[in-house]
Amino acid sequence: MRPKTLKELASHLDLSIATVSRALAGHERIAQATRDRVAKAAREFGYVPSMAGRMLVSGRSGFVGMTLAVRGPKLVDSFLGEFVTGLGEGLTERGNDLILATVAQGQSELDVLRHLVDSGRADGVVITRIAEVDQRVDYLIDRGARFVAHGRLLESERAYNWVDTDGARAFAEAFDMLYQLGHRHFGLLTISEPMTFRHLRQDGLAGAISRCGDPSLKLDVMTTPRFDRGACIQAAHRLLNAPERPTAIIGLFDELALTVMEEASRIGLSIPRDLSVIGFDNIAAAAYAPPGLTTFDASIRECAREAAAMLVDVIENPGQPPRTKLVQPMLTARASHGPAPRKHR
Amino acid sequence: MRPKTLKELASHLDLSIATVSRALAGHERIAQATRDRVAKAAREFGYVPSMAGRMLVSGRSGFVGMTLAVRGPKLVDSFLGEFVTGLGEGLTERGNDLILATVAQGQSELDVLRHLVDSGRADGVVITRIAEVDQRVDYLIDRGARFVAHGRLLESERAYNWVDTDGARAFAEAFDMLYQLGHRHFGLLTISEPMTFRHLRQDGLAGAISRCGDPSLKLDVMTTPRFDRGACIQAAHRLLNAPERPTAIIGLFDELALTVMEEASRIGLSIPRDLSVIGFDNIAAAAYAPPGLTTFDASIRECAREAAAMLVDVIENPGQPPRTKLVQPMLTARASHGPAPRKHR
DNA sequence: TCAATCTGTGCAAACGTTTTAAATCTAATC
DNA sequence: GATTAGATTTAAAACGTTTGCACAGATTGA
Repeated sequence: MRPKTLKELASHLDLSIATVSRALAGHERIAQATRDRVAKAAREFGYVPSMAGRMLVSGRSGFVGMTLAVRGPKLVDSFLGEFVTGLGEGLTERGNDLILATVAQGQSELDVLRHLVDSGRADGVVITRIAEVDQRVDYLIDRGARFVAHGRLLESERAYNWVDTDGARAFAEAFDMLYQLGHRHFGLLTISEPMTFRHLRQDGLAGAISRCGDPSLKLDVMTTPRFDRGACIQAAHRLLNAPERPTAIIGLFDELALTVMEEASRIGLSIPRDLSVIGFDNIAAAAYAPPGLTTFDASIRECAREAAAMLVDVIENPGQPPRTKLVQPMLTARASHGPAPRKHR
Repeated sequence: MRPKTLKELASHLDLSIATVSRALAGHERIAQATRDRVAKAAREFGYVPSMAGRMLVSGRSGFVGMTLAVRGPKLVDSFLGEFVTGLGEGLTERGNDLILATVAQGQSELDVLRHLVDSGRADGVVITRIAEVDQRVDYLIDRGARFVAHGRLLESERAYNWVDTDGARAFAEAFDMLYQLGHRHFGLLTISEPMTFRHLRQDGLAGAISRCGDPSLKLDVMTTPRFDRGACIQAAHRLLNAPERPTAIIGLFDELALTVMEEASRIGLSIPRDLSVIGFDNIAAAAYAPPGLTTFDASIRECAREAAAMLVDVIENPGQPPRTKLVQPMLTARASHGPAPRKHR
């Protein structure tokens, strides 16, 4: 019979539970010989400490939680996969694991978060897709829960831990690159949902334009509901059919940029000869859609890894001032951008 | 002060712990009035039972586990996201949650599975990407662990629970469709790794061909290492540059089919005029790559939902005969297939 | 009036671990 | 040979929950 509990292991070794526990923990005060003997037996019998017992006394579960809101019939990118992979990488290095708690239809995400934390299943949580004003943040702060946000609030007097991608910088970089290529008339296809990253990226672009100071610069901004494919196409269409068409269009993220590319080729424009297009995220389809979308890699996995590291730090060292981290996206140049068309130079 | 534990809640209500516990569980023997009073207080104070305490006494954690092996620098599709979403959907309906345990570099997946189960963190596990011969299955059976496999072994005298996509049927269907369109010379781009789905799909195709009985039928099979992009391209190239070229090529999965499409257009073939291509999986890029890849939707999310339901069933009703479930993939017709070129008819 | 039944509640054990405080053993010192 | 200091080990409590069993009070039947 294989000892499955500490008690069984102890009686098999003719030691007390306490000694075995301490020996396994590598406690100094236990004789080296005993430690070795215990370690050997534990290995031999494949003893694995019960999570429940340990959890009960330590008050920690070793888990980090994240909610999973089921959306849409089918995921269009690998964001979720990349994110959990990154979290997993960051967590496992520090001996933690990840809980994915699905928010059922008609259930509130806040409730799920609360249960996760209050039941002790998770020592902390990661929240993603932060909106401009996000009740989850206030809620978690009020609750005194340990958490890290992937993304930022638009503005908040309260401090919290966050990791984010530097979209403002990326969009400024996109502008600089396109400006160098002779572009002067820009288009931005953005969304109407109140997500913070929308502001940050647009501000990054606008800031770069105004810093540049060239009076001939022009920026057309078109807005569309995020999940309405028809509206997206229409918005792209309008951007492309303006009396004076931009020579370079930036999509708030790749899906929008890809829509622009599709619409552009539908009306007979050649990319990048007639139009430059740049996206953000570097989803898989960006490489497949001709002629290959130039975009910024959002480094989702790295963000998640950072978030995991930060959260474990928050859990283990509470009471520190909030931590923040800006991850730099990387330009992934493909073939959808090029010099501005001649007549526009 | 908010009662956080049963004891506190009980003393606040002037009841015993036992009564409160039973009242919350909706036990018959507790007076209705008491039950209501307790429920109200619990709701009011936001009491959430501690997972650890419950787990310790019930022996169940309410978690289902899955390992996450970090592979490649970047995910190319949404498989992982779809799969965990499906699992989440299936689990949350039955009051369970998901643990994602990352397999760290140099760590064995078996070890992670063992810890997951033996520590009591997970009541059961789901394993994916089953190889022809997969040590995880034997291991879990020997261990007496409750598990469900997404995918099958090539052959096994031992029974276990599995959910799988019916790739054989899909490939047979692809053949039938292409045969109707006049195609007689087929190509299959497949992988060299010993994964069971490779056999099942290829057998499905070969079976349909032999059932058809047309002696003019021909099938070229080309094999390539799965993760070697260069080799994939080369294999596609060879398939396309054979002395007599197939008029229809089926990719074992979309990435391979997309590679075929890229290579085909590189050497000046027009799809579907000169060549029909069909894939499997329906990854996002399949819709973006011109002219749009005809493929089978692998219904990953549905598989995962089934797997979750099955696993919970296995956990709650042990000792039943093993369950199996074949999910039907759905043809997603786009523009990459069409009538066979004239000269071949 | 007393026993028997029923209804509602409480006591206490059990789950497996960690940890505080105390006990035992060993060796060394006087 | 007694005392002490140091080195190991152990007993017992605590964590929060569920649940078998027992108990008190009320109701019923004889």
